[in-house]
This record gives sequence, structure tokens and C-alpha cells, in this order.
Amino acid sequence: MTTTAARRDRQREQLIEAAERTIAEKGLAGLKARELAQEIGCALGAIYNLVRDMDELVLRVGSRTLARLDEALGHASQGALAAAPEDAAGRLVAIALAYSAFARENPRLWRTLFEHRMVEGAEVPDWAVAEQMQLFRHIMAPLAALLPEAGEPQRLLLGRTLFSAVHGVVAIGLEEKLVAVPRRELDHQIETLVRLVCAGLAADTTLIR
Amino acid sequence: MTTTAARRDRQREQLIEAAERTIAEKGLAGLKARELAQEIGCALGAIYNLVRDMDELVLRVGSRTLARLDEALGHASQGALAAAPEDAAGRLVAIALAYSAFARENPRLWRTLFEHRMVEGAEVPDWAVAEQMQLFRHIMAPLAALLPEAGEPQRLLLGRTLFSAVHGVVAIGLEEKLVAVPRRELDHQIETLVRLVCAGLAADTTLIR
DNA sequence: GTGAAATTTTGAACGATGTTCATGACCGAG
DNA sequence: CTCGGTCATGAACATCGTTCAAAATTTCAC
Repeated sequence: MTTTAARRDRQREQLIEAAERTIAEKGLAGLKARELAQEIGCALGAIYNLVRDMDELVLRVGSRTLARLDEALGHASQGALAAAPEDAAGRLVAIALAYSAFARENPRLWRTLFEHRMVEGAEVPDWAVAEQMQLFRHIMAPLAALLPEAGEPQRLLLGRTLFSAVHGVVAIGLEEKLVAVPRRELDHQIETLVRLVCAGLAADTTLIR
Repeated sequence: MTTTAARRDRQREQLIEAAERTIAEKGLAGLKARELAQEIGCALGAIYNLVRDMDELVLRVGSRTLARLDEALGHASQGALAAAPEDAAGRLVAIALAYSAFARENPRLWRTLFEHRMVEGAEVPDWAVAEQMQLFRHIMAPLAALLPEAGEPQRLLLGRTLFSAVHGVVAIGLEEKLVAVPRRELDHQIETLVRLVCAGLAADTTLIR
């Protein structure tokens, strides 16, 4: 016997999956409450029993995307560690390239992570913020190997900066949809950026204080 | 005597300025056709005689923002050049910091430059693309001084990468509105990033090929 | 098992919003 | 002055997300 709560949970899952498919296919702007209701076979108003509003739905899709991204970065980091345990810079490059690959392969879902703005006044829930912070741990490990003498706060700051910089290259690189940036070229830009920063770190450690 | 066309041009200017003020105050989401019509004193439908649609209006506001940004970067570059003509890296840092300052001082207008997505299928007009490319010239000059031996294509690629990287740090740094990143900290991250890349370039020119 | 109470589902209705279009005012040339 | 075309007008339309009173369903005590 299926209790009401269990069925609602199942339907909520269906809703989130339908929303994920829709965003992946048509982008965030293509997400319509009425279409979702029809797709999961419920009334329009029922959606608001499964989810507070569309914002929460988008946030939950973002949570799934973030989990997949986290997994991709973890695999890349692990692979690079196995291939060259000493090469911390290479591991950073591998993570950055994995980030780029994920963005390229999931363009609309990835975009949604940043495109989505909360309605005025509403705050991002704590669990969403915590998830985003989790991503940094992949960067922090190689960074600690690269800068054993720097303090943790300095490393955190640098990790954040490095992530943001790579993100910027990917974001602007994938912007112009028509003249799609060739994968090779974008990946080369990213690798160059990360290696330049690492070379800079090796050349002049006083830049990190 | 004011011909009809002249009055329409004047009203179009009013419309763009009103839209600019609105976006600066309330953000892109706060831009409503009906409010604009009331503000410039015309009927709702008249807006569509001044502008094809809201997309074009936002693009025109973006054009003004881009012009002011271009001016700010030019001033910063010029100032740094006068202060230390030899220090190309310092000029890059000055430009990056000016970019950060502009974004911080014009958060909603700056955001609109990137937030805005064309409706499906519509393409960004050529004049808008050309304007964006203009920005790069500020970066290219110091880069040429820094890498006299590199080819122009390599320099262009690196300039684009550097711009994107700094943009990423600013974009993510200004993201969380509540826990506003202190100006000092953000500027320090940016300067660190640019100096690290410059140090990397000096240490290992083979990274740019 | 039954009936009442509580809960959930329903979809019409509401309030916004961008855009269009018949209508009527207005302008300018002859 | 007049008339033909141009332009302004705002009601109407198509979509949205969201709400809510009513209907349907489930729950539960007896």
C-alpha cells in the first residue's frame, strides 16, 4: 500500500527529473509549469504541493547538476593522481579540463547553475551554498601539495581565484553559440592559464602572502 | 520646427536613458514596458515605434555601458602608462582593477551585459559584437610589450584568456550580494591572478606557443 | 463497514508581462 | 483648406507563475 506521502515523494522525483530534461533540452527559459504538469500527469496547481515554487524546482535541478559535476571533477582528479602522483599542477589542469568538458557536454544545465537568480529578497538555502563549497575540495588538495608552506587561508583564497578564473574562460568561451569555440582551442586556453599560474607560483612565491 | 523624425529620435533617446536608469536601480528584471511608457510620457504601443522590441532596448543600454567601461579601462591604462612606462604587467593589473571597480560601481548595468540572453534564434547584431571586441585593445597593447616575440594570434588568444579569467573572478566575487566581498580582498585576488600569469610568462615562455 | 473530518487534487481565475492591431488623431504637401 | 498617408493610442491577446474555493479522495474513529 502506497501511503500518500510516499506517492508525493515519488511524484516530486518525477517532477525534478522532468524539469531536468526540459532544461537540458530547451534551457531555463523553456521551463513552463503547465508543460511539467502535463508531463508528469498532474494538475497545474499540484506542482505547488510538490515544490514551493519554480525557484525551488530550479534549485533542486541545480543540486543534481552540481552532484554530477562533483563526480566528474573527482574522477578527473583521481585519474591524474594515478597517472602522475607527483604532478600537482597536472592534476589542477585535469580538473580544469574536466570542468570545461562538463560545461560543454551539459551546456544548458551548467548555465542554469549561474543564470538563475533568486526572486528579489529570497535567499539561497544553506544546503545549496554548502554544495557549492564542496566543489572546492578537489582544487584544494593539489594546491596543498603545490604550496606546502602557504597558510590555509591563503590557499583557500587562491583556490577560489583559480576556480573563478577557469570558470570565466569557460563561460566566455562557450558564450557565442553560433561560432562554437573548437574544443581543442578552449582546452588549450584553459591549460595555458592553469600552467601559467602554476609557473608563476613556482617562480615567485612572494606573490602569495 | 521639429520634424516628426527628429522628435522620434529624441524620444528614443529618452527611452534608452529611462531604461538605463531603471536597470541601474532595479536590475534587468525590473524593466517593464508599461513603466517605461509612463516615464517617457507615451502610450504603451509607441515604444515599438522607437525600438523593435525589449531585446533591442536592452542591447542599446548595453552599448552605453560598454562605452563607459571602455572609457574607464582607457583611463586606467593611460594612468598606469604615465606612472610607469616600462611596467607592462602593472598596466595589465591597472586595467584589471579598473574592470573590477567598474563592475562594483555599476553592478546591475554590468551584469546586464552578460545576463541578457537573446530570445531563441535571434542573433546579436554585428555592431554589438564589434563593440565587445573593442575592449580587447586595452589588453593587447601591454601584452605586446610583454611578449614582443610571440605572434599576434598567440597574443590575441592570451588576451582573450586573461580577460575571461579576470571577468570570472569579478563575476563570482560579486555573486553573493549579502556577504559582500570586501573591495580590498577582491582587488587583491585580481592583482594576484594577473601577476601570477605575468610571472609565469616571464618564467617559461614555452607555455605560449 | 460507515460516515464524518481532514487532506489533497483540481483547473478556473487572477495579476503580470511583452507584443499586436484596428481605430482615430494628426501632419504635411498641393 | 483638404485629403492621403503616417503615427500614436490603449484595449485586446497570448503567456507566464501563482492562488484558491470547490470537488474528490483518503483517513480514522466507532
